[in-house]
Amino acid sequence: MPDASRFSSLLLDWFRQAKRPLPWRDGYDPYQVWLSEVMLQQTQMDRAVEYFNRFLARFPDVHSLARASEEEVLRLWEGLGYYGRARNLLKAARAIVDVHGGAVPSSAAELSALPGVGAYTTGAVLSIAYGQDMAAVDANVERVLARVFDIALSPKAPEGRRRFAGLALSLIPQGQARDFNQALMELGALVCTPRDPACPRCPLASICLALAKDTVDLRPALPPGKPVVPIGMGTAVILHEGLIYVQKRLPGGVWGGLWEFPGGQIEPGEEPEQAALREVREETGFVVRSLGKLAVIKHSYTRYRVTMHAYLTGFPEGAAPCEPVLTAASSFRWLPLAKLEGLAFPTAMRKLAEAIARDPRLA
DNA sequence: TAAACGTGGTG
DNA sequence: TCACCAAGTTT
Repeated sequence: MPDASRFSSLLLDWFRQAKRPLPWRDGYDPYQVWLSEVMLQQTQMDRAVEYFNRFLARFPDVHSLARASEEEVLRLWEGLGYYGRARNLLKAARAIVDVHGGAVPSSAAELSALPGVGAYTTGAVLSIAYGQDMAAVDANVERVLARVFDIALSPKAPEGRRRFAGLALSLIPQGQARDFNQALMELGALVCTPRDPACPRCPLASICLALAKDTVDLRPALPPGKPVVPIGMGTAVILHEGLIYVQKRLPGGVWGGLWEFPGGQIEPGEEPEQAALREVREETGFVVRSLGKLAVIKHSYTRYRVTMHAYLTGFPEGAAPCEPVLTAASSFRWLPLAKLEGLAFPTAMRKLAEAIARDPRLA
């Protein structure tokens, strides 16, 4: 069994020369550390840094964030995905200001009570921002530990979770969790990667059990993948007197709180165009007719592969839109093309908005 | 507890 | 091309 002090000294020596210069790494301001950790959830470093810088420029501290509207936060978050993170971030910022006097909590109980802050983020903020000796076990840490200690247990199973958390905590050198936790994640991201790990230049190669036993590719144990589901969707861009109809999705579920053009899944035996018109009727009560195809947009999210067929639609000659009866949205707007820029859209809808802008029928 | 929740990069 | 994957949390 690799020795804990050997493990940490090899790792920390490596980290001193390999650590990337990240914006929140000068000063480790708790607000910045918290923000970065939420953005990094299931997100790659380069992307998170880009959004972090834009976010921090607009919301330099927790007070400015707490005062923001959800609309604006979602617009800044657009493209980053998992929008529940953005909605929870705003709720948490308001709780930090209203309940904690503007200071990011420094206790596990208070921190993990904030929306969007789970076990990992609690440990990450306490160790990285406040220097407390807490473990922060993410997928990088699981992978590094599974290999160095050649652990066959799945990190996703309850028993595995306990094992990895206990091991991670036991390895922290007194008072050095800030660097140690970051070093472990950095190693997982840069060297001990999921595929083709760079074992020859790994600082832990000399003590890595999986490397010695040639089980590196078997660690960590992965759960079986789930089947990919293809989905066809019909979507309608409703045009009336130069204005375009958009609606705001309900708070929960996919793309909660983001704006969209009405539409939905194509039923068996149905043409995409019929689906678009039917969905408009179901979601708004509007009876519209098609003015022709606008775009076909492919995108994927989680395990779904969506092909979205978008149509330009309008009201029959002489008919005017009534007040919509919303069944899939919390609000709606009629906007000129130029105003779509300011709304938070899911990526597929943003692509459609861009396709509209290029369409000669609207230009 | 397992499923839902986004998106872009990668080999 | 396409399955896999990323500094997870919530319900």
